[in-house]
Amino acid sequence: MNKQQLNRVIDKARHLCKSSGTRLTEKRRGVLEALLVSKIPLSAYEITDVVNQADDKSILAMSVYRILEFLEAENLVHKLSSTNKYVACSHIICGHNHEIPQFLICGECQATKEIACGGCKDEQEISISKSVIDELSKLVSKAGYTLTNSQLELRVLCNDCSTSTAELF
Amino acid sequence: MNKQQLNRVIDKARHLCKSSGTRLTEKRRGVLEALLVSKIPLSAYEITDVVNQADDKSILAMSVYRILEFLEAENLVHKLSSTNKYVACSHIICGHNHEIPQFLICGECQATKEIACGGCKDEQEISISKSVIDELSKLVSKAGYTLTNSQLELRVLCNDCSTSTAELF
DNA sequence: CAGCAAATGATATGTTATATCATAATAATT
DNA sequence: AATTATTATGATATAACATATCATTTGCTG
Repeated sequence: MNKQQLNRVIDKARHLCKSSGTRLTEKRRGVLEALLVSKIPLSAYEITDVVNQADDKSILAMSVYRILEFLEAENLVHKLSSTNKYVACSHIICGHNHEIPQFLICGECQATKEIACGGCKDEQEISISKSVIDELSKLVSKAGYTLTNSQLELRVLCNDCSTSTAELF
Repeated sequence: MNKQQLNRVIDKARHLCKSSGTRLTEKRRGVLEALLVSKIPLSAYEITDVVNQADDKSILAMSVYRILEFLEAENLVHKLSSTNKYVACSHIICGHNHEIPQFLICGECQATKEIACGGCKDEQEISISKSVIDELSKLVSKAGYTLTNSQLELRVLCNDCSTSTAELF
């Protein structure tokens, strides 16, 4: 993500906060930016380090946790519960809703692709996402349960890692 | 699970260990038993407490971690990465394979139902499990990735909790 | 029973996360 | 603009989850 794209996303995030009666403070912007820039999910303490190096200012891990909580509530950040790491939402600009975010996490390089439901212009993403949820919902119902809020975190091999693995043969 | 069933499962576990050239020691049995008896997933430290109370002997949390690692390797226990808790495998007796275990975790009471792939006599379980994996695999492929080892942990409302919630209306 | 391998004890430390009270920054009200 | 209230962050402590390492004990094997 280049500087210009970054600024567009940050601006959008700022507006979303305003709309919900909150503020994207400098510290919050710093945490969000660290995640937007990172190619892989980061732990709260990793974010702390990144922000402290980047800004030449200091932030406490405690504050990072609070800020992550805030950003999650604003749907600007998601937590990956399988790894205890955090990612910036990939759909801040396109205005996805965030009912059931889904993640494809590369087991090799940790690169993580988010697929969210609804609202996005990327038709393929929508169709994948919707059918996954529909299918799972159906199957869970058949087992006699009600699917509530299932964020999916699927362990995959990404294209890059799949290619480099193949090269070994 | 009653005492008799418990003993059958423990015996089976002991044999499985023997088959793989390992031993189900007393400490290991204690940890497995704690999980088999518990209605909900337990953390390593919770297991430590349970074992220490039940056996009137002492076990260290460190040992519990080591034992959990062992029991996982033997497919007698699974870790829920979304909650950092552990459950006994539900399919020790029936000899399921354990390629992609899947869990339905009640968000209310934490009761957790395991659905594993293949080998089980419960036809409904098989069909749910297989179709879930097939569907997910297909969809992930369509997105250009390769599904590797995706243990699914789905947040659901179980029958009991669903009923008691309904009673509020 | 001697020697080896496997299991567990004991201790230290690393990592992830929450609780709480103090202070600073911002917004709202007069 | 000054006062007050609200929100955000600082600072510190502590809890919860997890791994590393070396010592000791237990059980197997010749």
